[in-house]
Amino acid sequence: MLDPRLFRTDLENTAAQLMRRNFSLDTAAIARLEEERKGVQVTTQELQAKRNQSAKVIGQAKRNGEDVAPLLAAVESLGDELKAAEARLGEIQTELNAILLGVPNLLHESVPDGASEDDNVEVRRWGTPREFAFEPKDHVDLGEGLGLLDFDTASKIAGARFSLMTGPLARMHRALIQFMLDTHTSEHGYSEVYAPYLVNAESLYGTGQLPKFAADLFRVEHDGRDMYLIPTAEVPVTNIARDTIVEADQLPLKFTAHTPCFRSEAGSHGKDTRGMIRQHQFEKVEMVQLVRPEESFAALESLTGNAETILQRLGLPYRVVTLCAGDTGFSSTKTYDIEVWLPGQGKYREISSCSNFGDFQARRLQARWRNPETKKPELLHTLNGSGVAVGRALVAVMENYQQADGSVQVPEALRPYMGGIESIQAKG
RNA sequence: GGAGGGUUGGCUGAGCGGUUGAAAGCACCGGUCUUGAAAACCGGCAGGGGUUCACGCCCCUCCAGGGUUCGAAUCCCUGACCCUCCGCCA
Repeated sequence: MLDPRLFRTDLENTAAQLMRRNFSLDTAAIARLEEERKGVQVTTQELQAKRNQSAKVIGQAKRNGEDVAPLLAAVESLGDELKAAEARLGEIQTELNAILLGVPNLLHESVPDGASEDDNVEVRRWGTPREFAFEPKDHVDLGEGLGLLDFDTASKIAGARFSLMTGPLARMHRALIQFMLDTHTSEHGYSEVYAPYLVNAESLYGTGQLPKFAADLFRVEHDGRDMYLIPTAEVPVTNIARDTIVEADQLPLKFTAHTPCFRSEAGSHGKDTRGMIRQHQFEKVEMVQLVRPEESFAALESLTGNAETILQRLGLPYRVVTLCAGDTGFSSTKTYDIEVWLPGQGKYREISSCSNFGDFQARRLQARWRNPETKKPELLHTLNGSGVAVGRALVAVMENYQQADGSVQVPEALRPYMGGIESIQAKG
């Protein structure tokens, strides 16, 4: 959520900045509501002050044993007037708040202009895509050829957009998770978190998935209340800081968590219908940082670097792109996507997304820190990034490490997690 | 699932329906003292909002939402969460 003060003091400039995202702010409506809010709020507060005064006087009189009947008569109509004013003020505030909740974050000045992913700007590349002496297969052919990946059975069990892995392939999937968690905790200074996979609506408002993106979520009813399967670990982990004030010496807070992620939107676009690139359920290792405001852009660089380390250790070629204005997520001020090379598709595909949210999430979350200079609680800055998407990492390993006979070599970094085996061979 | 108890400021914890936005303690900040530190003593210290050039003044907030009342942290209703005991359970 943006600072509501922007609506009061810097409306036109805010609207202009939002146009970079192609988001048009109804400044006329907001100005009108703000104007009315001001008047009604002043009236309301005057009535409240009057009520407090009268109550005090009456209390005093009563204690002195005086007759309070005339005093009571004098305030008779006050209650109704006040109630009406409070009700109207509430309506206006609800309306303004609804608008505010739908407004995306302001972009950092370094974010390039552009409308779609075609306008994203490449920042750097790492590694060189391998030359194949044979026609490289994609992960579906490889996995099914090995007899370890089975989409038909998955769809029997659950439906489209789910996958079933068995044997050493399932183990490699698990190995990737362990490898990533170990790297982030022992080398990058993150503390490991195990968090709920079902969350309440408040948490989703906090990180910005609600109210705007309800359709992307799996909703579960429990005891007559709605709960949601997390679409990313960002939700439970960032919400650790909701409604808290962190002492300055505790910062930065760096968390990493492995969780499954559930997304109902996957599949509705007809994209990536083949394979496990886009699934309703997938695993992710996530990094979350809560930092002092002045440090958040430096933190974005290091967090992105932490994700890159994973790909480097796995020997997977990738590139980093800065998302353009039109492609940057709702809550983000700036996002880097890391795209891994997939020989089966002959292109780079997103495997991690690292964002700085500034104070946008923190304001919704009321996640604050005590600034020693001002002695006041101030909003934190929040960041997160995938470190990295596990299913896609598995796809990348399979495709990049495939052999002519359809087997898959195990990257060095994963061997300790796989009982030392060097390759995954066809079953039987 | 059953029966009780609870939710107050950064933390602990008082709080008769009427100067209680809230005692006290801790923590924190400043000062006195000290060569320095500790201790002791003195003082300060919730958050959000409105208005003001500013000093200030005012409003809201004691889990949330309703209600009673001239007046609610305090009474009533509903809900959430936490704790204890019993039952069940991986």
